Amino acid sequence: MGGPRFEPVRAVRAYERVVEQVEEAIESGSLSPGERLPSERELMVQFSVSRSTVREALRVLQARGLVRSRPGDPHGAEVLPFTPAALHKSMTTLARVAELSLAELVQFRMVLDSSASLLAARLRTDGQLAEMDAAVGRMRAAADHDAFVAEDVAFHDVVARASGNKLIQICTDVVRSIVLGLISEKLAAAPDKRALMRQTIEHHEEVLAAVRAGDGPLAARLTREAMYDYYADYVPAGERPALRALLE
Amino acid sequence: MGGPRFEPVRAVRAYERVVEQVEEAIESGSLSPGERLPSERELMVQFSVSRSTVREALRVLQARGLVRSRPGDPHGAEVLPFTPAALHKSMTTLARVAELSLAELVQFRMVLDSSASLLAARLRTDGQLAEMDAAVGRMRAAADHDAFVAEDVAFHDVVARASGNKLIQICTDVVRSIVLGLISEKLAAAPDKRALMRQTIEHHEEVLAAVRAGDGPLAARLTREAMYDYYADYVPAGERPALRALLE
DNA sequence: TGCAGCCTACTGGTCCGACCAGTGCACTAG
DNA sequence: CTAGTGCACTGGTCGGACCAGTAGGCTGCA
Repeated sequence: MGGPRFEPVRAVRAYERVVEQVEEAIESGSLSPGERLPSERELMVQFSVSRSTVREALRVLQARGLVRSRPGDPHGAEVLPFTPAALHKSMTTLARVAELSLAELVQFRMVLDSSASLLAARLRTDGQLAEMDAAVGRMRAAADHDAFVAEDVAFHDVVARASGNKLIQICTDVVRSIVLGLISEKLAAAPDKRALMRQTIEHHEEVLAAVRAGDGPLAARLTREAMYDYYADYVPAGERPALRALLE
Repeated sequence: MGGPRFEPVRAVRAYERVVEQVEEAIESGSLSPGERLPSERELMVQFSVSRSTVREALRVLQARGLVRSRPGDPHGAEVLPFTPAALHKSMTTLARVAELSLAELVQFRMVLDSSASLLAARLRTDGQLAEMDAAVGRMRAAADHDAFVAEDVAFHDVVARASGNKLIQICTDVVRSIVLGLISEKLAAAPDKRALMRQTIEHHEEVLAAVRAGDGPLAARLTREAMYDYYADYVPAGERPALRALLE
């Protein structure tokens, strides 16, 4: 405990310093979404580096979802409004490289979505309640299965929004799309879609009623159960107990 | 429904195709962690592109946490074992750009960590239980506050691991470090650290007892309460009700 | 005067060739 | 057999060049 703790002097590469500066400008708000970066040739003057270096920095910024460049655009790279695209990308990579199982993903959804329902039951506005109602209505009227799924997603999205927690909203969105991507082909081949759709609507109506009544714990429990019923068939039998552990 | 749906022909850039191929090789497992990519000069031959293009592709892959290159390394870029570093980076960016509040982050932790406790109570092994016990023991023996926090983290990490869900484990880890980063300076200036530490140890012992007894719901509730007690002071008073909404 | 169409200046994407500091390995000298 | 040295090669950076594409100003026609 004690002496001067020296930081290791990491050899910081030129393009990294460019990335840091631009990133800082964006995150601090001095560069807002929609605004433009100077052109690459202008940037290489401002940073006193070569164009290769500028371009490598821009590639990194682009990979992080902060910036987009179009060929021929005379205004330079565009600062993007925040999107969870980068988060989505790294979580998708995660799912493949870390070998996340469908069970783990579904379990994660059960946790997040049920918490969203819990919070939504307490914090939702009347407008959001109407939106949920409308989504369920559109689910009932959906012409085909794709439209049905789209409205299903819309419902969950309103609930997540009503939770008042942007992180929950973003993560449910990201994980949901990964899960749907994993089982979309199996889902398309499901034997009796009408029955599944009818049951799903019923579940959503129950959740909606609980949210309307302000009963958070009930809404959370119903959400977990609905999700289990919907996805359990696609999860290997050996991993289902882990899911049921969330059902009490 | 309807006629042939043509995909828009996006002008795919050369470096993107390089990224895709390498990414595919890594995610499919034909390129394992620890293995090396060919040198940049070799890659430009294999892909029939210039070195600039190869380098831009490598920058993207590096930003995604899939590879790392060191100057002078005669073996080429190294394929990295999975780390949540990329996820961490994009979530940190998220926290700044999407203006996530401390309240939202803490709320997210309350949700995830309490679910981890819930699952751990049912799924933990005896070895993991012993690890938790050891961590609490080391918390009690911690010489200074830094060591204390480190053991606190270790405890939560074992619990997350015991949940059996890698995604929960990774996300708790990422969000925890973001939260700690946000309040570390305030925490260091806390008036009475000994009292806080004593209370924290007490909370952890209660959670541990519930996990040991296999009482998931209790462990989950205690985890939420402990986290609220620990962080509420740093959250603006106006946002605390949203946190208390999780306490029933 | 108003608008359609062309022109130009500039953009990003890609390529090439060059230099440098650093690394690991093989070879050499002791 | 080991310690030390050189070399071949690496990634990082630079500069210059060409191309296809875009936007906006300009021209010329109606």
